[in-house]
Amino acid sequence: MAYRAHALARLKEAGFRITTPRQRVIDLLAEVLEPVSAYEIRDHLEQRGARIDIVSVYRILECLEQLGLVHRVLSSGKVHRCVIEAHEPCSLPQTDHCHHSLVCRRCGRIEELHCPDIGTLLARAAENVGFALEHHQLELGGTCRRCAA
Amino acid sequence: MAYRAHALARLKEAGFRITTPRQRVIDLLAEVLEPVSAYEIRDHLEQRGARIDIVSVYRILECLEQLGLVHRVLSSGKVHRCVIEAHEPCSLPQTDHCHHSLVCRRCGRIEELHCPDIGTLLARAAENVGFALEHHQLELGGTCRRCAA
DNA sequence: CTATTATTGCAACAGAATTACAACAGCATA
DNA sequence: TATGCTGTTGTAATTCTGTTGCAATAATAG
Repeated sequence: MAYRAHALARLKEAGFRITTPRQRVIDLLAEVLEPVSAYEIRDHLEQRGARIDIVSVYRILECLEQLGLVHRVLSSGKVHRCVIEAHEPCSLPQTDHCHHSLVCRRCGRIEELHCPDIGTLLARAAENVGFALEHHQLELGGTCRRCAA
Repeated sequence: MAYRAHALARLKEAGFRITTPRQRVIDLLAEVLEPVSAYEIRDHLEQRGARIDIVSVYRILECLEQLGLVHRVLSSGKVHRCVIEAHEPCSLPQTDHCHHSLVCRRCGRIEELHCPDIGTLLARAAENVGFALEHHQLELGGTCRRCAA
């Protein structure tokens, strides 16, 4: 769990204060690892007895995002929910930050597509235009095997 | 504009009724071609003197989505807006349905990445798991050339 | 330990999307 | 062409997400 230390250091060097709510959000993100919405973060924390206002969650996430400690993940299907993913230090494998969702437009089911080649292809394409790629999200729409039958 | 006829036929064969609001939405989508939100659809139609309730727009879009006549596009950056894209008959070029956005996490700017290889790579990967790919959306996060300097 | 000020929490608000229900209109039938 | 069934629409109200203004609080420097 180097994430906590990394995040706190980033905060400090950027002139932000190390507050209790911020530490709680950081710890939760580092523990959960999967994308969570602002409201899910608040609920998780309150279940543990740590009250936090939803407004603070939004502001903390915004701050963490600016510092590159967190990034927004597009929620598949239901579009109007904002989800977040912890952004580990660059030493960690890149694949952790990538999501490839297969969304069937008929039954609505979502599966994950495993395709490591995509990462390298995208990294190269992005590099060509001077873009330093850190993560990517991919949503594939179509018809799944079951519904096609 | 084969889309209108195609859409109406799909509706009919699925047992849906051909109503005035549905035709208006279909015509608008076929004309605009780019992703539009439910509220934008309503506003566009009302500007032309055709009053339609926002609730109906949502229901019509849901219906069209089920039939594969429309699909949702993830809005980059601001996540809580729902956008739609017309789904042309399969004869049209696949590239129309694909979006590759480069989102800089520092300055927030969004550019389009042109990379035709991705489509074929994805189609093959999806095919391997029995998924018939119809469209895809890709969001690339990282640091753009300007902010990296 | 104290003072400064960033940060939090509260309250109110704005916008997106959904639900319940009565009125309406498409379509099959006569 | 008229008529009745029922799928659809529109209205109103509600839920959920996200934002803004402001007073109270707490983190950090000195």
